[in-house]
Amino acid sequence: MEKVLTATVLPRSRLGKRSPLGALVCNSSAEGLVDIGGHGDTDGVPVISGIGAGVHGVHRVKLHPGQRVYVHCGGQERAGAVEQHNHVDNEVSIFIQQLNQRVHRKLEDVWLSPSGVLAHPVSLSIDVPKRSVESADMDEIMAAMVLTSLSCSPMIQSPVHGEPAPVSNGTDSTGSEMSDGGYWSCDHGNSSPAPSPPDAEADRTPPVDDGLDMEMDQVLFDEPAPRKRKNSVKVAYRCLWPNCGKILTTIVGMKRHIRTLHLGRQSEQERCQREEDFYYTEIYQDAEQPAAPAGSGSPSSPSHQRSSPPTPEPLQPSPLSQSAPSSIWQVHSEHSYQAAPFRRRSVSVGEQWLQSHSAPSRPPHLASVSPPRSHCASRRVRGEAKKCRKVYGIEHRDQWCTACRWKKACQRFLD
DNA sequence: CTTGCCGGGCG
DNA sequence: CGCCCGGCAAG
Repeated sequence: MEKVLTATVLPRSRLGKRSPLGALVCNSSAEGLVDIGGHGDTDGVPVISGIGAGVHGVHRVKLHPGQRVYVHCGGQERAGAVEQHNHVDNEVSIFIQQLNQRVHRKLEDVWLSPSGVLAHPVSLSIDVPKRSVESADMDEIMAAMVLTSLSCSPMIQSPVHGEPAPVSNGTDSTGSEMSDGGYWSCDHGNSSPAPSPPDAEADRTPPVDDGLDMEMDQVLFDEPAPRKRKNSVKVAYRCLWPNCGKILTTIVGMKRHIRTLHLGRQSEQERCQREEDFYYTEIYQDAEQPAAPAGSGSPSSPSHQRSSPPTPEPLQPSPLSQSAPSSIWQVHSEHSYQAAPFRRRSVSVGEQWLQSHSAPSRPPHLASVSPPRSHCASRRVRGEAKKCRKVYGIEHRDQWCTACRWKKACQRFLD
């Protein structure tokens, strides 16, 4: 197997371990799913959040498009959904589902809760269970919050923060809370919302949907498939060192791999501890995927990775060696070692060593006829004495005794 | 987490 | 057989 080395081209800046994607998603969705804080209002009119808004008659409030309200229509009280609230003349356009028609009412004639004395039609009782509107609204808010947090990456759990910027591109303030339209789904799809939100929604809803769909699929179709990743997915770690791409199953192994193979020769003061962290990434393998089926000679399927490096520019295309096992791996979090493995390292030093060690690439070799021998109890007791590794440090590996270098029982510092 | 080293692969 | 390293287990 040929090892192509591109050791001279080395990336510079180190980025964080995780992709900023989540943060972006969160940012874009944090605004407007539900208007708890009353932000987004353009002229100081308080926004109804549903909390404590159960009184009849609505004054000096702002109604969300999609918000459920009650009006008298045809001699009866009807539940409807706000389509527009023009609070300049305080008129509210309301779509009444029952009548399939739209009505306009003065704000004063709009109720946030049913008056209660009238017998509700069946459909209404379905829509509005026997709870106070407050609690219903609270539930909705909670639901919205859940949605919000769902659409956010796990990274940030920040509360919906106020957004000083004027909302809604240009149109009147009515459009400002449009993003609610998606959420107040209890009311049919009402008239198309203002221009901006659909875009925003298109941006932020897919992740949510995907998540839900996935869960649904799992619930509905998967065999007793455990939902926990732990059960269905194997975790492994992939070395991000240029031309390495080694995949190991344990952090320990990976760290050591990086330390001994890649960081080992760096001058000691310059190498900061824990730097290994930046050179591997966590990946998952579907348990369903048969790992390297025996007999299939081809190490074909290139590791299947989902996320791309956070850095936009095309980082050196150096094909990470395909020493990866022939199973499907998915990168979970991304480090960008590309950033800077060699911040202060003089590039020329130790490169041959790097070369000679990169891309070990072992064939799968599955023969493994031998059963996993029960670990013979004769494992040597851990010695108390300091061993070469401790004494000389990784930096001076060349001073270790051979056994230590070979990871065998130390011969120099016997117990 | 770090460390020591067994088991096993490779040339 | 020399060399190397993944993974395990102890600490």
